[in-house]
Amino acid sequence: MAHDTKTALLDVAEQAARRRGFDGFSYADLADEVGIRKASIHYQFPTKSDLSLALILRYTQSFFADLDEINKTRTTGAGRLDALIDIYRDALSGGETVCLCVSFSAHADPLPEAVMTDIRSFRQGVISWIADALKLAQDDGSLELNGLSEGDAPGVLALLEGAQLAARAQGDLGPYDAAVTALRSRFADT
Amino acid sequence: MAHDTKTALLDVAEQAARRRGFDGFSYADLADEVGIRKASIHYQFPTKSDLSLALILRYTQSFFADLDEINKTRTTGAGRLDALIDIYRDALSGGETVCLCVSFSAHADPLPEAVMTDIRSFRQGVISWIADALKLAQDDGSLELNGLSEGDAPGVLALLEGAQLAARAQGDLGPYDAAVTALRSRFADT
DNA sequence: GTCTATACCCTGATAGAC
DNA sequence: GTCTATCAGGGTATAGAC
Repeated sequence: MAHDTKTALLDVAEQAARRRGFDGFSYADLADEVGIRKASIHYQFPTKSDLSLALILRYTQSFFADLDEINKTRTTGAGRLDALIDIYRDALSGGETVCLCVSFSAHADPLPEAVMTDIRSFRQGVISWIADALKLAQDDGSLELNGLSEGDAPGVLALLEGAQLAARAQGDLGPYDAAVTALRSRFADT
Repeated sequence: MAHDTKTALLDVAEQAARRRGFDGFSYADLADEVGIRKASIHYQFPTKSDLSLALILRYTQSFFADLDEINKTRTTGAGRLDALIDIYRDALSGGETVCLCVSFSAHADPLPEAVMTDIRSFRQGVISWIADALKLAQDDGSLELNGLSEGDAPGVLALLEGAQLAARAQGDLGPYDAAVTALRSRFADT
């Protein structure tokens, strides 16, 4: 079953990349975990460069599907931001991984240029989504006075990704919660 | 001249680690750049693990020396924070590197536990320094009303490190400046 | 301190049988 | 699609001459 193998490979590769970085795992590692021979991986992903592209593509689609889901279930700006904070928190796996965007951004050099192009548009999409949520929050009054405005969207994303780094260094969720607590305290209604 | 060789090795190793990650460069790379044979590097740093420890040690000393220098030359809380934002900005090398703490935090897994212990105390020290600056800013009125308080120190560090990730992904300083502009605009006096 | 030479393992990748 | 077998290259590290 080719499709299942491919999915399984993407699953373990994504976990490995988020834990140890993209050049922190090998085809041999994937082979061990998935239970096939490493030569067989080249059938699904001829080069590791192909694998990196498949990873960021799937990650982008999945992530923005999650954002769409938030927009359907949360109606206030603060509520949407609160859900986003939870997504970045869940991506930590208790402090053992960061999200794929953080992993790829930190060590961009070994990655194909096409991957970095995808990363940049991923980032722009997230910032736009945050900006929309901030604007909504301004209108619906779900942010405390002296609240944030649309222009703060890049800062919000930086806060979430930086909070991931702190938690990853510590190995637990404490530093993440400490870094985002000030932001969360501004939510009048979630 | 052993000392000069050692310093040169630390210099190029630090740059490489900040650009490509700690397992993104080899002794062969260092040998090429410094102009000695790779076997000679093992005289200075028997294992790569030793090298990682030397890197974080030197980085910590140098960084906190810089913070001390800021405390001598900048008298307001906002002025000190502004100088810190500049330090993290300079560490980007125009978007081609991140600071060593970000690099090591993002992919903590392959690093010796001793290095991660150092990283954690490094982080705690920076957060304490930021908390002091925030407290001073409260007292000297150099932060706009509805300003930040001591408890926001972890969030400030997360913002600066996350802003580095954004700039690194983009390859230029634009995203860094965009992420910190809201913080900087709160400074009444720098 | 730095060199040459080398050991040994792991890496991504390919060829060809089944 | 997955296998066995194999390759060339690069990784950390060591031994011993100078």
